[in-house]
Amino acid sequence: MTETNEPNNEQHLDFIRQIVADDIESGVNDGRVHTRFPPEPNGYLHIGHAKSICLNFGIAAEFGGQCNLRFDDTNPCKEEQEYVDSIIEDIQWLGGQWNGEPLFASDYFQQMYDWAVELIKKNRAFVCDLTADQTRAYRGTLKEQGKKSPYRNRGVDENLDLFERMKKGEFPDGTKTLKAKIDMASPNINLRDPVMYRILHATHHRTDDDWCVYPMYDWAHGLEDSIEGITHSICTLEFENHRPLYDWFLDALEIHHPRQYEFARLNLTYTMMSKRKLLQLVNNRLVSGWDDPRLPTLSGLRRRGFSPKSIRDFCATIGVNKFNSTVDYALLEHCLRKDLNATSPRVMAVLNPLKIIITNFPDGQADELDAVNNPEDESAGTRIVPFSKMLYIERDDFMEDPPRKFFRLAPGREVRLRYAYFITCNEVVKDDNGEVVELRCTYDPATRGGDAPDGRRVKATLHWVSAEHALDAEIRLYDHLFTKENPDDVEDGQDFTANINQDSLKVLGGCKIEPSVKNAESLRRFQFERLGYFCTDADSTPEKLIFNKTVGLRDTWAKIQKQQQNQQKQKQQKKK
RNA sequence: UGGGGUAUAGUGUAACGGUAGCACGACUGACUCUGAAUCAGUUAGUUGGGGUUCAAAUCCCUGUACCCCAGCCA
Repeated sequence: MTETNEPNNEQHLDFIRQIVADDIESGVNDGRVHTRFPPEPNGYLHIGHAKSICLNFGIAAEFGGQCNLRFDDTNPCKEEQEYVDSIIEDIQWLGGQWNGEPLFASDYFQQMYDWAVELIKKNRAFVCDLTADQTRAYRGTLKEQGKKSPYRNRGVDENLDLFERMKKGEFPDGTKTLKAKIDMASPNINLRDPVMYRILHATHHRTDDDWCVYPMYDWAHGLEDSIEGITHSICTLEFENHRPLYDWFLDALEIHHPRQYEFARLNLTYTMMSKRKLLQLVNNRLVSGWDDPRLPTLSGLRRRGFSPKSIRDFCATIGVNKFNSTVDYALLEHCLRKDLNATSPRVMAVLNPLKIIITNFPDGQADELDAVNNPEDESAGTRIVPFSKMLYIERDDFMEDPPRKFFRLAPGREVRLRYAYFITCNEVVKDDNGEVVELRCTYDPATRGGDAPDGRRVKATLHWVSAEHALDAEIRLYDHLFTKENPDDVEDGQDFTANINQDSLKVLGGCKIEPSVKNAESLRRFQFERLGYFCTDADSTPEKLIFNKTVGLRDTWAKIQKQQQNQQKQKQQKKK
């Protein structure tokens, strides 16, 4: 978890790491560091969780401590085993190494119950018969204090009896709760006699029907941390208001008292991180599933072709703070490209094939050329790519009437085919519609390998494949799932789905790829030269190759094209 | 006058009373068998107003803006 950002004395520590470092120095917890990552298994992990994972596992690794993986499974209505499994898989993929086995809050239900009984005996908790609506009314508002429940002064014995019968399932859902007896006049609403247990006749994914009462987050979470000997309990900003309650319970029980610290959750442009909304996208089939490559879920990013290292690097780069911010998606892409550039084998693939005939190349013959696998990594070696009379190049790499600054192929122009030969376009063949269907070119045999012995130069190098040898493939191109930087920026009456980008997925058939990728396993990453980074999709097979575009290469020509288009528009507007 | 938080280039972050720096983005240029990568450069900032100090992003006072809280969710 630390490989991308080894902390050292020179390096800046974020405010949480600073606290940890200070605690170690002053001997708090005997210098012990123990964090935890506590997901609720009610959805898939996303890149926002990655920030928390990198923080919690990272701190443990950097300071010689431990980090627990603990499922906060206190609400049986929303939680499922499928989510537990996916969360474990995603953390492992990211590189998080937890202490021992995965832990479950549900394993502590008995201990929590016993502690609740203890609070009742201390007259600091009571069974309340108010309904949910009544409880809300009694709670007061942000500006007005609440009223005490009429059940607040029940005797200890009666409370003990009722609580036990709640547990046994004698009362219907919603008829009774166990509440902490704190302060109905507190300006912090969380302290106005908060509910500790609710009655839920629900089947839990691990404890089955053992329990009819389930602990609330505020009651449960500190206890879980305490039981596990957590030292630093790190959570997101919205729990700041809950910290006094976290502390109140642990103080009341006089048990090990971890300290809670809050940091700002991650926001990313063009992305939506709410679990509820992600669930909505999945359930309403607006995406193909939790692992849709357009989603910010870890499973989606994995399928898209992201490397774990790039995500870790991203998390280290964005830092940790207490104020809300929205990170530019371009920064994520930068971290992605940085890693993929260093590690991805290069390969040639043509997305929109345009046929070329090398008129002076002998019929029925093939040449074999050496190509470098990764110029950033000499140890990656070389491979052979076949060349023959009929080739495909990218349609975008030819223009019959090229504008200024276009230095790819055009009639009469000479370019290089990467690792192969210089070719010159002599003839443009069109169909009845005037569409270019074929180019007839000549090659210079003296330029084999890509260099001209006479020292002459070309302005462009194109990728290509041999028609006879190329593999067919389906290629899926992705764009942002949302058209707006902030998907929640909508007109009145609309929700975020109004901002879904209808062009976020384009499926290209009939793409052509060099034969070396034939047996590429699932999720294998490549750079398609001059195009971008791609990986084999989970559904790809040697019989039907499918690639996902992870991210494009930076594209200066595309920028120039845009500028030229804008200039033309401006000229036209001036004429009008 | 409910409470709790937070404000540094377009974006994300450093500077812990002593030269406001880094990264991303954008823009130049060099190099190039990927219009990639790499390299060099340009651009642009302390929420407003007072105060303390030789010196303030940092300390004090006072405005402003934004975020969170009224689930028997987490």
